[in-house]
Amino acid sequence: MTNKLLVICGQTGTGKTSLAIHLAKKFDGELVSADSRQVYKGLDIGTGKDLKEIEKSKIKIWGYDLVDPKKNFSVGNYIRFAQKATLDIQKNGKLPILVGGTGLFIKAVVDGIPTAFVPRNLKLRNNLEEKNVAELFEILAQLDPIKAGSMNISDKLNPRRLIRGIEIASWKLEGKTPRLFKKPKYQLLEIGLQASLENLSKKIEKRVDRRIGDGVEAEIKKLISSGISWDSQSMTSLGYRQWRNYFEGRVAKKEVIDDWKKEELRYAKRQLTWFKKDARINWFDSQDENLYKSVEELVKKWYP
RNA sequence: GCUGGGGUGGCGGAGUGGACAAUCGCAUUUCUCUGUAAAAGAAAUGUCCGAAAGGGCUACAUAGGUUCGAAUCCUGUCCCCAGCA
Repeated sequence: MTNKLLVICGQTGTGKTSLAIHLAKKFDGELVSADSRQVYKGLDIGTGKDLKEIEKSKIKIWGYDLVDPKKNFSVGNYIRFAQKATLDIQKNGKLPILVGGTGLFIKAVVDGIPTAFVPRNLKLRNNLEEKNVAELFEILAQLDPIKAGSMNISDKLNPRRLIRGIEIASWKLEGKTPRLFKKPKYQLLEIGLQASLENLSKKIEKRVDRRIGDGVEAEIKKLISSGISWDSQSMTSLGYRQWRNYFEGRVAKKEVIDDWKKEELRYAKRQLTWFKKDARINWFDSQDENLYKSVEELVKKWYP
């Protein structure tokens, strides 16, 4: 049984899934989606699930439709899912291909997150909700001075991070025995896809238009009428939250679309900021004519 | 034409004699990241020198004026909006 894991990451709209499918065929692999939004059932068009392409290819993809869109989903949930999925694939003698644009999810699988087993504490979070960042920091500094001291300026002012920090610190103080953290042991090959800003913005524009043509509006209408709140985590997704003002009669559809395209491009930039820090990634230009061939060669050397 | 209100940075919009290169929001850029990550957060953003601290220069329609000092007061000009004709 192999312990190899092929990772395909990079910016949105660079054709990661298509490349992954291609490689899956060549190397007898299965895909594991590393996408924080495609885990939701019913969020199909807007999150860009490539259902048709996948069906046609007969390649199996794991990681779509894991939860109800009313539920929250976290990296912790993802780790559990992804570890099992990759293991199952490997046991079947196939190559797992982790493909997606959610940097934290990929990191979680590839490097692990030691504190990921600490569950969220809703009561605590509710109590802390009203506090300002200075107060939150003070609390954290009392509970775990080392953690507090190690935070950078940005994170010290980030309520979400501070609250999570407090959550972990108080969990430890409760004297529960932490699960032993085992760093994942994969033999990795990471492929990154990127595109020029100009190219990316064209692609994003086209893709958003296509999704609108495919009926995102109806998809969202259905989700809302089935009782999913605009405030739920799933609906904070790009291409979903933008519609709220439209459905509630505050803006025109054109504004929604423009906003969506703009946000999508900004997201792509943020993704690059994240992925560029991982030195293991072998970068390719998504426009490169010989992209598939070059990637194939690289994979072949690593997975003969 | 008359009367009243107004013209501020890429945009919206504060400021109404000194603490103003100008609150704030948006936008843009760069960045942070160990259970919300398509999330959340930070910094920079007139211009020039500087790594920074800091300093120079030019700016609040436009031209003058008053004043030690003007985005702020006065006058002319141009433009916009509302009411009346």
